[in-house]
Amino acid sequence: MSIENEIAAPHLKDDGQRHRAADNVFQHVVELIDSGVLAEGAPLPSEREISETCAVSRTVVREAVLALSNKGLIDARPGYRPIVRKANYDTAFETVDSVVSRLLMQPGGIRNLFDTRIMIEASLVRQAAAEAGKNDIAALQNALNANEAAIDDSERFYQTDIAFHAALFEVPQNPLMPAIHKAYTSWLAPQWSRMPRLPDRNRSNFIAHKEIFDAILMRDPDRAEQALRNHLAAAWTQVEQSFDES
Amino acid sequence: MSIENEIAAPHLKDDGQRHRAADNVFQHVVELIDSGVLAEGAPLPSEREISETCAVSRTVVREAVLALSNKGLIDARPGYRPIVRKANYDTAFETVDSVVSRLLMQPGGIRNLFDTRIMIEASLVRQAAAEAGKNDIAALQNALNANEAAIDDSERFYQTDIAFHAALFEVPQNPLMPAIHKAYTSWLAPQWSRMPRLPDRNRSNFIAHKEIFDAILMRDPDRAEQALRNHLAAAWTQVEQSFDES
DNA sequence: TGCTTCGTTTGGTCTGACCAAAACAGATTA
DNA sequence: TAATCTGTTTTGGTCAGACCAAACGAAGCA
Repeated sequence: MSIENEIAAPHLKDDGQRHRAADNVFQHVVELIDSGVLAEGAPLPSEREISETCAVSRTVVREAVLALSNKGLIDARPGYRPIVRKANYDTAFETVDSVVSRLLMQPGGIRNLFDTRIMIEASLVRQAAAEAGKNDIAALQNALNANEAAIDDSERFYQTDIAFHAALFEVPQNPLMPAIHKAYTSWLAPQWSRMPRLPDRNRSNFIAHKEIFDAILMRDPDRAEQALRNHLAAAWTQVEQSFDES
Repeated sequence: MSIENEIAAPHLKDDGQRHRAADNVFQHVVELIDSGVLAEGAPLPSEREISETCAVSRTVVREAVLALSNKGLIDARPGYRPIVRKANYDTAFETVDSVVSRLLMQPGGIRNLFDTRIMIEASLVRQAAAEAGKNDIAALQNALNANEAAIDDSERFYQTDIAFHAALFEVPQNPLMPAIHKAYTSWLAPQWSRMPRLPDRNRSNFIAHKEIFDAILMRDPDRAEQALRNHLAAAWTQVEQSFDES
């Protein structure tokens, strides 16, 4: 109870940067995670314990834990012990969720997001048309079949629709892409859900999917891109209509 | 001092969801911002004041403020009054910064991110080639000129290089795109900065820029995309080399 | 073995206090 | 009058100790 007190010594204003004590605790926990002392899924030490080992008050520990939670490094459901969370690409998008939803509120926000999606997915289908392997084709075929089988069940159609696009995002075998797709669907879902589900719309959407797939099969990037753009443009029109109605 | 106490009443376990008191304060401040009571750039009420109006302790207010800060809704430099921050697309990317940097550490992380950039920018130059307006062309031409003029000044070349790509991201007139570009450059900058700056590399990079620009000028999407891909692939090779050396 | 029970741990909140830095207002000076 | 210095007040950052309710865990019971 003599050595470790240096840490708590509050008299020195650290060189250039402002360091709140919470930042140190934050860093400390991060290092625990990086060094493997705290494995993925493991619960953090209790707040009281951390406050002891870091020689700070529990207030500070709470701040650090909250920051950890907000940054998606740990999973802190209220009432439960915080759990160390593996840093994957999905969590990155989840942490921006609240900001994004605010951005989508402002005029044109949804359109802007949707446009980037068109952009990415256009590039995606081009690439798929150029270099999709057998497995990719098979996955797309399966997704397409499931989509066709669900034409009369709007709820299932919605799911298989998403799954078809998801299959596209799998083609580059880049773990970022599925995360991006997930983010798009979750952010744009509120707009989709207000659309009426009509079987003939399902049919036309399925046809659009099929055109994309066929173009990929024929290794025709231009046609694939065009089909994709038509498809998404049509989807946007439907969303806009449901906006006008409300 | 009688009515508002209902809020503080801690006896009822709210229906389904867990609500920490901090969430209420969080929400309260968010509404203050949305309703315009707190304009952009305005300082928040003091913690003590908020704790009074919300009938909670300062502890809770601090937690809420910290959460606001972590989500990028306010700008809370330590020691200063928190400032309401306009929700723009840049802040969205900034809030993921710490998570992303951790993701980039893991094997292949940088490559995966870089690949998505190639994807987006490929789509970008295609679009530019297809529908860039006079202003876009002029902006690109200016950026290209500045780039050429800086060939012998590696530091300035680096800046104009970024500026050229930035001009590309401006073409769609989608406010998300410049933010995306900014995020890419800031995340990939650490890799770039370790590269040796050689004038002949500058020259070849400039030539690559010129090829992209010329293809756009000739409204040739395929050539533009190919030039862009070659350019970025070469850039990646350079990065890889500097990796091997270290 | 499976389930209930009851003390313990732990997160969430509150109170009240202290310090140093920032903001402010007033006096002083150029 | 404008700029500067100075002292007071406000405010954020931190601490200590306390209470509650829910989660946890182990002992006890069926």
